[in-house]
Amino acid sequence: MSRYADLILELINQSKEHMTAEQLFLELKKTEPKVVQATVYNNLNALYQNGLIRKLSIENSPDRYDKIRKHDHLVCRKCGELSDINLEDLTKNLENQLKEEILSYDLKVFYLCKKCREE
Amino acid sequence: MSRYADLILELINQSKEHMTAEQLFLELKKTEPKVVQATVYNNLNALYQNGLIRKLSIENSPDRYDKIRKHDHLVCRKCGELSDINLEDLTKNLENQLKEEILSYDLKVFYLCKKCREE
DNA sequence: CTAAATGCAAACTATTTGCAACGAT
DNA sequence: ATCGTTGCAAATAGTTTGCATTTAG
Repeated sequence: MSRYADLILELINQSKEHMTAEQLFLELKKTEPKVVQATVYNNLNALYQNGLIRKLSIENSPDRYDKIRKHDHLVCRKCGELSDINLEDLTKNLENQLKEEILSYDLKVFYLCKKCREE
Repeated sequence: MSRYADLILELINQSKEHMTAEQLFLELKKTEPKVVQATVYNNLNALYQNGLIRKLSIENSPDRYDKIRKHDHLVCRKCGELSDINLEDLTKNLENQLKEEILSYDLKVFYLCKKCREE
């Protein structure tokens, strides 16, 4: 595991946010002023392909990176605000329904956050 | 609803595929040779914002468009093959767990398709 | 000494935007 | 005449790639 990969992984694991490549780049640059975007992207891809981080594709916004530990996401349909939620695990349930072994699943729940509901 | 919006909506509703903007553009061009990509994108956005179609963001591939009727997706983690599945509806369950009203949810189940498992 | 990781710039893909022309009320 | 829709070209955002240089084992 390379120096930057290490730091990036740590940033993702420490953070409560779901950061974009750009945000991670800016964050990393604070302590590593020489780093460039491409390196961040390359490391993110490596981490993703090695199953060390999750990648979240959200409509109309750049990909976000997240820790691997299983949890689900609550997304405001209007402002796009994204937060973590812990719902009961569906793996067994899904496997029963599908009669297939599954690797993982990704559950996004859309709602209107308080702010957007009030407008 | 504009002429093209209409045709695009029909294409999406008729098709069993989950087409990208590019594929829809090519398909539409068969009968409407003058249409350009930007128009397709603009119409897709309008349809999406009016809640007439779904938009699927998949890691490492362009967005795909889908009919609105509720169903879930099975995605091969390796080759990216995407198919529809009908799982039991989780809305009530999720609302109970979250104690929040939800608008919808998006469930992607990752697995290895037969082809990829055999390699 | 060698291989892997990095910096840099350029390329590429997906998508959006500004604007002029067109078409249907 | 007016307003929304289209075609076109250029712009932009996000991401990837090729290659020369640096770094670590």
